[in-house]
Formats: sequence, structure tokens, C-alpha cells
Amino acid sequence: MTPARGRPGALPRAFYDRPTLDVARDLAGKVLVHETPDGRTAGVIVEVEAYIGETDPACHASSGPTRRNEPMYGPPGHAYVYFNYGIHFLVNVVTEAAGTPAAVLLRALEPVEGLDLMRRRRGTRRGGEALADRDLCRGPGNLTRAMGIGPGENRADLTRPAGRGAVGGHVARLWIEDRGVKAPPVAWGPRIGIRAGADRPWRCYAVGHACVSGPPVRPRGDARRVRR
DNA sequence: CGTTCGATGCACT
DNA sequence: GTGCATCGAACGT
Repeated sequence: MTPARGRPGALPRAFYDRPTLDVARDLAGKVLVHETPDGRTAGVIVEVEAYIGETDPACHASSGPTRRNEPMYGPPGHAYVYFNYGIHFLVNVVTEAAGTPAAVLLRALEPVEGLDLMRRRRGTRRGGEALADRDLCRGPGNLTRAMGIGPGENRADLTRPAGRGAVGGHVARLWIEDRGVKAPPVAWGPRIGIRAGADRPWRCYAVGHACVSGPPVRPRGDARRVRR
């Protein structure tokens, strides 16, 4: 039996073929990499959310298979990218065996490569001021914009990023690798921006990390200004 | 500091 | 026609 050859450095299929909460936890500290004709960008994953199965009311698969959520029903280790709020693309990694719809939404990264390219893609604020490093990939919509991830990356095979995941001559290569970054201390809490299923604590984030999205959480009983 | 609200496209009922 | 797995400008305190 010849195991399918993956990209050297890319996490193997077996990493994704596990319970989704385990995959979510283990993604913290791993590095998302995207190569495009414009250059390469990369960032350490610091915040994710799990969406698990048809019984999870916040999961796109909650009302059964559709054309949009089809990638979630496919084999693990592929990207599921979709368009949201008429403005943003969001990227998930598909987990668990084919037939079991589940995925992990990537919500925030600590940028480590291609920061200039990220800044170009993000643009400037109204006053023309450049974004701070920590804001480049903070939030799921900002992350995809900075990384250049869009519809062309939907269904991309993260374990063989040069393969058929690329669409229409788009030479994008997307994968996740382990660079030996020590896994950060993480905490779990309710997922952000959803109504149904808000009771499930399936958001996993690096505690106290400046690149994590959402309102800054200051330590209990500490009224000092949070400065990052 | 906090909260509100408009932009904007598409999947789904 | 409705409702988003969002973002950030604008406004109130």
C-alpha cells in the first residue's frame, strides 16, 4: 500500500481525521502558509472555532447536505471557504472522516511571514495609517484577506497543496505545518457571532495573545487599562 | 470607554 | 424574502 505523498512539512491527513475538538486544540501553535504569485504569507494559529455535525445548530451542516456545505461532508484535511455577510471569505479546515460533517474555523493568526504583503492586501485605515502587525490577521474575515484566501481555495487539499485543490489555473498553495512552536496555553469559550448553539464552548484561543479577536478581556478585578 | 448600525452578496426556505 | 461563523465607522456617555 502506497500512502499518498503529501507536501513535505504539511500536516498529514491523520492530523485532521480525528475528533474535531482535538484538532481545534492542536491547531493552536501550528502555522498556516499560503503561496501565491504575489508571494508567501504565514501565521501562527492563535484562535479557532469548532463546528461539529448536523446536531450543532451553528454548523452549516445543521440542515443536511447542500451545495455550499458539501466540502464539510468530504474527506478531512481540505479547506472549506465560503462567502459571508456579502463581504468576507471565511476559511475552515475539514475534520473527521468523510460523511461526518465537521470543520474548524480559523479566526486569528500571529503573522510571521509576508507582513508587507498582508498590509498591502488589507489596505490602510481611513486616515491612511497602516495596520499594526497584530491586527493584520485578527478576525476570520481579516485573516482571509491578509492571507489572500478566497473562493479559489475552497476544497483545496491542505496535505497536497500543489494538487487539484487549485482551481482555474490559480497556483495557490495552502497548507498548515508544524514549525516546532510550542503550543500556547489555550482556553475554551462560547463561539463568537452566532445565535443558535452559543452555549457550546467550542472557541479555542491562546490566552492573553494580542492577535486573538473579540473584545479585550481584562483580568477579573483588575481595572488597569489593557495595553498590548 | 461603550454600543449601534450600515455595507453587501448569496445560500437557503 | 430572510438571515447570516463580520468589520469598522460613527455616535453616545
